Amino acid sequence: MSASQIDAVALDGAGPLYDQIRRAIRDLILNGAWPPGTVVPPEHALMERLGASRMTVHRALGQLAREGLITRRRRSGTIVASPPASHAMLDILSIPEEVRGLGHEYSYRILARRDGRAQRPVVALFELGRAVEVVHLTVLHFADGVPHVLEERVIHLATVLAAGQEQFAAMPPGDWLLQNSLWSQAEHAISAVAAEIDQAQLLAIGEGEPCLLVERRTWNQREPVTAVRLLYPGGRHRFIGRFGPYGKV
Amino acid sequence: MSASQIDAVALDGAGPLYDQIRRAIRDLILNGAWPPGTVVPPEHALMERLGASRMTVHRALGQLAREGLITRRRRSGTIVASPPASHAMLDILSIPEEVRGLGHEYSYRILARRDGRAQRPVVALFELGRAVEVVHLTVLHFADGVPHVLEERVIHLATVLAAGQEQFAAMPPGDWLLQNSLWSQAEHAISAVAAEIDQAQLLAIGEGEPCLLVERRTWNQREPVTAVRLLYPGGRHRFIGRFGPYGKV
DNA sequence: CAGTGGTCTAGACCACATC
DNA sequence: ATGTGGTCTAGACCACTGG
Repeated sequence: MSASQIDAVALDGAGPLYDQIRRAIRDLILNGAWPPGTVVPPEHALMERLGASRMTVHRALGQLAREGLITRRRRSGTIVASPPASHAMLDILSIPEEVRGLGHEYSYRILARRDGRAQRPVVALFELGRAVEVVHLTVLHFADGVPHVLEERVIHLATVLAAGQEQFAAMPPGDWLLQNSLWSQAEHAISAVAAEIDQAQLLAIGEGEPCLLVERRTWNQREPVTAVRLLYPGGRHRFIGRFGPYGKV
Repeated sequence: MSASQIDAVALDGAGPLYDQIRRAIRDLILNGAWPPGTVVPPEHALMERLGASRMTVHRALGQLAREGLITRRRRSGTIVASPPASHAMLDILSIPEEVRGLGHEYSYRILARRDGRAQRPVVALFELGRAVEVVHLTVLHFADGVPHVLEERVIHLATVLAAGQEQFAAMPPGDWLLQNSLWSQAEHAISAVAAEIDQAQLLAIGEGEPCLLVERRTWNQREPVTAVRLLYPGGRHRFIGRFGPYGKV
């Protein structure tokens, strides 16, 4: 906790005080100004800085903790949390974890890589804007040596500059992005499609067999980060989620 | 608000006071003791009844409001909310609404109904227990007269007694259940399958065409309520959800 | 106008984990 | 032992809205 860190907390005067505090700190985290592990000022320091009572500061921090942006422990204080690796319903964010969680050995192979301006089909597919600089990857993931899922990914270079130099030799691009980029929003779509001939060959299934197609696009503060299409051979895969009528359970 | 209603709020002495209050009221709602529309006692009444400060009562009620179980308005007070008709990701709870939302005219037809003890395949399929009394329905839903989704549903009679007398003439069973049963938990699974010959005929697609299979099972307080398999012709359907790394946005 | 919830304060006590 | 967060109280003022 440096002086500059607590000075960075600035209110905007809009809405309830506790919510101004919450948003101020949330923005510092999402902007990357307070990366994971950063020590958040203790409640009494924020009280002084902001002229708020402790209950009000506590309410703001408690909400951020419930949202998972920070973790709080007595005595040791509050730190910015690492974004959770997986989430709820469909967040197969890490394919290696998914495969190992199923009890299989994981491996992957980069089938193709093309850097440069996005081609027309990619632009349409991912709605990332016309002719922006991207890294375009095709990756095949294996479970016990058997094709598990076919990944086609576009990484927006302006947002994730380091991707241009990365070879993705140590880990597949999805995992690398988790460690080397920030995201604040994602959109998923799931559909069922028939495997096209080239996809079927790669996945070692028959042409036309049903596959689950998971498309995910992520942004950080309006800036596109990456878009990915994951093609899972049908039948072998299910996505499961549990809910209550009023929300997650 | 009758006296019996406020007397029904009982704490269990476990954990923080605000959480005891929250759980006490939540349970009354989920049990059906306080059905949707019930007037929840105002904060000052709960203060007196429970011997808690207003801030503590307010914290409990505020949390229930954020969870969507109650709605609160100044002056007019707090009432038990109606369970939301749709939810987050995959909750196509109402197929009529889904179809109309897409701009099509909705219709449906009950293809088959079989009441009585669950047959073996149904028992295995829905894991509802062996040889329990159920209503077993097959329903085809149409959008503009075109087959939209094929529904196979089992309703657990012990939990939803009225289903035995219901003809589902006014609305399909999913919508009827929303109005005539309570549920506290649901589980979804999504997968891609090839249409079998009889399914393909009903849906007016080719045999083997990819379909999105959505399976949902719901319970109320551990008791099974219903289980359903929805088969959507592939390609034509996508399920979309938006998230942030720390939760829904 | 009066009753309701929404917010905020000042202060207190406690639980917990590290020092 | 001390600093941190977790809870709770008593009281206050305000905003909204139905009678």
